[in-house]
Amino acid sequence: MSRSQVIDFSKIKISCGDCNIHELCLPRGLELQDLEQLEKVIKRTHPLQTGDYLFRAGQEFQYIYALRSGSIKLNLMDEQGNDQILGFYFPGEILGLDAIDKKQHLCSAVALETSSYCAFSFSNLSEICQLVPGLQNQMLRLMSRELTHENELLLMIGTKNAEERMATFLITLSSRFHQLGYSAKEIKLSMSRQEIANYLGLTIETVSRIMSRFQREQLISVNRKQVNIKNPDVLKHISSGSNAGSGKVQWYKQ
Amino acid sequence: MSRSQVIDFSKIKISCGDCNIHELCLPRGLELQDLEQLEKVIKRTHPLQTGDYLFRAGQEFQYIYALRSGSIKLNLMDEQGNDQILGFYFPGEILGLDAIDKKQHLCSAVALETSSYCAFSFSNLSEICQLVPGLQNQMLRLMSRELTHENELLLMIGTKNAEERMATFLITLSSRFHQLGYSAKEIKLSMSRQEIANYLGLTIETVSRIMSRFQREQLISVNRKQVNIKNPDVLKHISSGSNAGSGKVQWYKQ
DNA sequence: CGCGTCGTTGAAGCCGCTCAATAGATGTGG
DNA sequence: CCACATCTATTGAGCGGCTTCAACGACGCG
Repeated sequence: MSRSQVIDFSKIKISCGDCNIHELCLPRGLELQDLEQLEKVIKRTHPLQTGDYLFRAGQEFQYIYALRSGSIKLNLMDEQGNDQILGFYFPGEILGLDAIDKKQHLCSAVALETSSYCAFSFSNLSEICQLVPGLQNQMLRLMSRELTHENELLLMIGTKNAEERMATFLITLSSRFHQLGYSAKEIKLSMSRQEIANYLGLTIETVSRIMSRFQREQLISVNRKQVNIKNPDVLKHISSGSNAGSGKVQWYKQ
Repeated sequence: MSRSQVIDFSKIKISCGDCNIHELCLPRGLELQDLEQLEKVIKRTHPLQTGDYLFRAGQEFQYIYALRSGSIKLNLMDEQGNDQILGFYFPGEILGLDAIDKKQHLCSAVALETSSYCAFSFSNLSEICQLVPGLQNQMLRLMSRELTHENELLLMIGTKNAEERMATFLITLSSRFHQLGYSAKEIKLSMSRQEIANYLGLTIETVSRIMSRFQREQLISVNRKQVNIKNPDVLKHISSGSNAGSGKVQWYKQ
């Protein structure tokens, strides 16, 4: 029992029941005795610092990760070095599910700020799923939700213009923050303009210009990474594409 | 035992073991006795005709579908009627997995030609997963693969230009056909130009122009929906983006 | 044959990218 | 504490790839 400044994370008692994001996370809906099963396979870890990798593309797949605090970006790179950010992750969300098939991570996950997480051994998890129907269903639901998110991202990038994407991004972020118990109006971005641009399939200049325009039009106020949503209704209107009668792309309506 | 011309599909004995796409499909890797479990929950059906819906957005989620023959497009529509094709599906591939979370289909699946399929009751399937570890793992793998496909699509649309997308589309199609035992060189497209364009985030005119250009450059020969790959190597080269030294977008390389 | 659908091709315009310069923030060392 | 370097973000000017608009051709079907 030393008073060492270094916390020994392997000694910390892990309990999903006490976790404040319990209702958002993997154990959602599990019974108490099932929870204990789950807690047995959690690996203790140090928190990540900004820029640290949760996992890298190419690494062997071993764990599924539940984010407890902070934020993480997931990105995919091809042989030419083209890099695409696939999503930003916040507390309660699960990372690593796409590696199940190839037993190897194809994406990389990088901390955007100091972030803590739980790691679940996948092989153990999949054994427990065999015993706990609720957990199996939760796993399937989580993967299904992941699919839904990507579907919506594809729909956005395929059909919306730059202004609509930017508005959608802000509104979605606001709503996710709200669900986590933070303010829906005052948002602290943990990602850079470059990362926003990449995620939305735009350039950093376009993102910057549109944010400036939104500010001129009193929809938001921006100060570096601090964004205040001043007119969510108009933003939602823009994000839905309803305001464009002119240059709007009329993609393939049947 | 009538000689009725109408086949009664409910009487047909279903056996995954005899199915010719058995090794590509849901039962892949299952033991014989486990297969029997699986076969019990297959719903018998009539084949779909071109334009028929396998399922529609909004419908209650009840079945997971395995395509046996033909091809199907999956698309997602937003409130404004913007429509995005998320993927084209061929024999052995599974549809409907993204509906698990919301217990409701968010996408629609439409037959591009006469297509037959198997329908598995999801609630029964998920019970069997509890008993058959191999099936549970196969389900997870399938969803993971689906995620991987969407990731790659996002990477393509986010980083590649029109020519590269078109080349990637043709090469990918060729490879999938080859895996199914068809010719990798002579491809019969079941989707329209409009559907290709939508899928790739382009317009029909751009798709048409690029296919004409590819034909002029002797990379393919096109006759309506019949496409012959004449120079796969150069196509692969284009699809990887290696040929562009000029106007190539240099997205956010770190 | 007339009609509708689908696909091709041309010309022109626009949205978002590229290039470039500047400002602001952060960090470092003397 | 300030000069300097570095990195991120902003803003402007110009260009280009893809879209838009339009006309035409090819094919299938009644």
